[in-house]
Amino acid sequence: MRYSDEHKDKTRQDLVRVAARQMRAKGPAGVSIAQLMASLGLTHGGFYAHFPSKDALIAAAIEAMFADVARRRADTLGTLPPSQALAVFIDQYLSSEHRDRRDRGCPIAALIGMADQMPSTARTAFDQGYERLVDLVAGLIVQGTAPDRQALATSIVSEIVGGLTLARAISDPGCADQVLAQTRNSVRMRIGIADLTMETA
Amino acid sequence: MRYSDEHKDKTRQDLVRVAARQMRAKGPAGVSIAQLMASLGLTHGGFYAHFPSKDALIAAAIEAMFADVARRRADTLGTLPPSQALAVFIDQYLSSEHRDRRDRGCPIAALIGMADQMPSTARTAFDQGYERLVDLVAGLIVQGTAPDRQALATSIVSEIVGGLTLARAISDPGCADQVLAQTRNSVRMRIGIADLTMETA
DNA sequence: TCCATTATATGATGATCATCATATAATGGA
DNA sequence: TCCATTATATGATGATCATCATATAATGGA
Repeated sequence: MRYSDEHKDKTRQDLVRVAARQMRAKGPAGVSIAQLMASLGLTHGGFYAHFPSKDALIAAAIEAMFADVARRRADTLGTLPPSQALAVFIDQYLSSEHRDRRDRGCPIAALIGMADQMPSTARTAFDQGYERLVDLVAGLIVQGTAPDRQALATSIVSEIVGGLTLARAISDPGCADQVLAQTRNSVRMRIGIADLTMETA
Repeated sequence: MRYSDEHKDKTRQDLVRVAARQMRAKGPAGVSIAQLMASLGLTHGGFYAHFPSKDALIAAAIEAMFADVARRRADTLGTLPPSQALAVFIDQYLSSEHRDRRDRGCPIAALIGMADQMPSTARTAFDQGYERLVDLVAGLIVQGTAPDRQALATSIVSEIVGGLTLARAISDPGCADQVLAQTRNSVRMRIGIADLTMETA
């Protein structure tokens, strides 16, 4: 059956939006076309009126994930002064909410380990998203020279991505919370916003 | 056809060994029974004489991965004094060789992001492997109190796992090398073995 | 009012997968 | 020497998957 003119556009957008969530939760390979269509109340065959292939959907969904988090970060951090924005960002990134909502969170953390199996358009989006994340952090660091800030930002991104993904992988929630808390603490100290100092190096 | 008595044991060991490699490279879901058997020159049906299910193989393979890296680490680091062992370990973990040989490297880095889809026996092995990695690093840190060392080790494990997996995910090899180098540098400084100081916090 | 267009549905195809029943043939104890 | 045991092979089953050809029926311009 045919629907109104705007309907197809909306369907396509829904497809990308829902795929972006499911792919963060289960990886691109874990999302099947038939299940995705069914989760929108549609049947499998109609998919190919919207995308030439699953790879095209994967690419669109991954671009959408990065656009989505960029928008949400701008909303949350846009008006804050740098050092406060950085503190808020770190705390949100390493929160148990972020750990528990992989489907809505950072695409880099969600897709890490599956990047090599992604179509090349999607990999480009991933690369750019990584650069932007490092630049975001570097731009919020107030001390040091520009190369210092870039180096520290690279290292901090490694640490927060590692900490978050480890906290998701560990099966004991208490242990996972500890990893988040200790990583948060460590990063806070490293960017100079800690209230107590535990580091010994 | 039937083979000699020791043959079955050897086949089972080969199965676990090859599966451990393939699962690190492509994830447990990326390894098919038929392809695995074929890579040993066998056919698919014989698999169930060795394991009751694919999940049982996954569990055995993941335990084998951790045993394997523990053995190799003991070989490499066993005789070195702590601070030197730590330096060697960090450099190896964040080397381009480790990045390029996901199939032989750290199971935590290889499986992160897929842990939630693993059978529970395998998750237990993963949890233990993580604890042992943190303990290894903590045990090689020479300065500070015990809780300090544990906290620093947790943070450093987050950073090296994040740095390695990011370096694998990034498609540009030059950029990936930079991530490794900067993460290496940062960790070296944090454990007090840097030759030059760049950190600003 | 009518019909060409088209958004979605139906159903099929060929591939791949885990799993299982059964066949085969070599071993090694009697 | 012979036969029960058994390591592996063959082939089938039912599920799932991406993809495509074709059908259906509602829209919206003429």
